[in-house]
Amino acid sequence: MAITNAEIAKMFNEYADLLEIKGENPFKVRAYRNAARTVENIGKSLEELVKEGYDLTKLPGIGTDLSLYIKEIVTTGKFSKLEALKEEIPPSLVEMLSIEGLGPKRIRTLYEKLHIQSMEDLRRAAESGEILKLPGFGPTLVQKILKGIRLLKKAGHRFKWSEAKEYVEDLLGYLRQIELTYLEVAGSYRRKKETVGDLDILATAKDFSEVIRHFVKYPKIKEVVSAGSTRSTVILNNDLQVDLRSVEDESYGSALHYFTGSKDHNIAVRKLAIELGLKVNEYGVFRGEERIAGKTEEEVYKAVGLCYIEPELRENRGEIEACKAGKLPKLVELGDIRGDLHMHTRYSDGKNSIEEMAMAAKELGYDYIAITDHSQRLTVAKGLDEKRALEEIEQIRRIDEKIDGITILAGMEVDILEDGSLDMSDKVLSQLDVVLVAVHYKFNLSKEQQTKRILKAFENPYVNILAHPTGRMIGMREPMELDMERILAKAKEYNIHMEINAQPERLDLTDIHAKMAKEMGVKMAINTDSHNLFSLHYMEYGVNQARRGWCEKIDIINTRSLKELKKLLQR
DNA sequence: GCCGTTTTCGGCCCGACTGTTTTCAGTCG
Repeated sequence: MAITNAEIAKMFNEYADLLEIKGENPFKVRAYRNAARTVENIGKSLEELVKEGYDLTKLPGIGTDLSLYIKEIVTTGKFSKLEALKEEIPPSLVEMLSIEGLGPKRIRTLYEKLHIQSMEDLRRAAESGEILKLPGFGPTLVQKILKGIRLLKKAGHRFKWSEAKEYVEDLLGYLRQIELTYLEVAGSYRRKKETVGDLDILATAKDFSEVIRHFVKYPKIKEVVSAGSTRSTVILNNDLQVDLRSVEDESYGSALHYFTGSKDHNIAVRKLAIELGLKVNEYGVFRGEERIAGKTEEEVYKAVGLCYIEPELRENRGEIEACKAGKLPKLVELGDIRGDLHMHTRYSDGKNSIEEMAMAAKELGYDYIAITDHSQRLTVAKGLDEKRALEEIEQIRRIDEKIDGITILAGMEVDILEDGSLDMSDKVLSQLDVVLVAVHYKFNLSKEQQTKRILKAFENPYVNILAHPTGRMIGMREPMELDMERILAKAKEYNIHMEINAQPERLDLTDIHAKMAKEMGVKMAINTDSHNLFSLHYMEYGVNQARRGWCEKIDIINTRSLKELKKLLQR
């Protein structure tokens, strides 16, 4: 049974949680969390690496012990130290960490003094007043715990970046009603992460207490959690948490850097600072008492010997080393995109006509689009059989002739059948300008079978792009199990491109896989997979993901002129 | 538990806010 990196990371994180409740050395706890982070980000399957005999201690944060544990997990599927610790500390306590106000220390106290082991125990002890008798537990905290228990089922919800954007725009509009010097959303939103857990907003103003007073009166607030002199936290009606913070103007850059994160990136930057005898915090870069930088982010980076690093890269995935080596990518931008190579029309499950899609794309300033309706197996989507496919190709050619200012390419999104064969004859494929292939059913094949299925599809000489490669849907469907490295290697060999699907719940390839593709020399296409003309603007989300994956203009085929694109579509 | 041309031992990022205290621990980001 194959074990994924995500599963290994989860074990390390759970182990760290239990260690923390146990009261272990906090640095040991951190070591496990760092290792979990490395495991999540590595891209390559640890199982494969172990099989190849790769020296795991070469990975950051993995030393002799953790490399042995990884080997154990990969070969046995179990982490014996975790199993043992679960015997000692009830794993149900971990769940309580997600209650606001309860951390490892208090949970430990509750367990040791009152033998509380379950949510139900906790609720009973809170209601009976038993908890009140414990030192350090007052009435406010008890109320907070009770509320936390009620909210728990909603906890952990993350908002898609596209959703968060709508709330951000409304809230920023409201905040701008009063005079501000600076206003910017930091956090994972600024890093363009595919989902965001909360919003971190940074603002400066002459009178910040007035900003806080205004902020907590925002009409869409459900609850004001805290309101101090420099920061305030509220929960919106939709359960999105928003933190508003402020600093003096001369600290704006360091505060923006600090609140943008990621945490791992910040820690790495602080370590650099320490090596230089400096201290970095949200107020600036300090040598002793003296502030030597802080007004802008550029200043902060410069003070620690780095160049400016784009927010999308700040995940401690090598950006600091790349910067030192002068090898930071110049990230692709929305304005670089010259066409969209994946969209549907009424021929299959789209809502608009070929002509309507083309006109809308022309409005966006594109040079070309590809119409890529579904093939017949996807009956729910009115997939095309050979006859209708030929009919649509003819239509596309006719409309392309008629419309000036944009080229309409004839394409198709062809299903990859279970055995890896394609759901359309070569006769039709040979007439298309661009052929996308995709998996739409049987997502749960074994890793080996699924990988072979896709590699088999690559054998067909007409295939150009693998659409939404893993099939994942954020919060709804897990990615298929795939040997991405083998797929990318084959794609490179055959001149097949990977899609970065821009649908906000797909964003597939992920950032990590996009970076891996780039490193392996595989090119990508950022496509909206639009089913109506309004979703053509999803391109922004795809570009965000590509930027997080370190992609430059050159890595993305639909930044090319039509002529160059056509060359890249030759097998 | 990890890491290292200042170190194989002794470090490991840093500060705000809250609630419970009477000077601070715990939590959070």
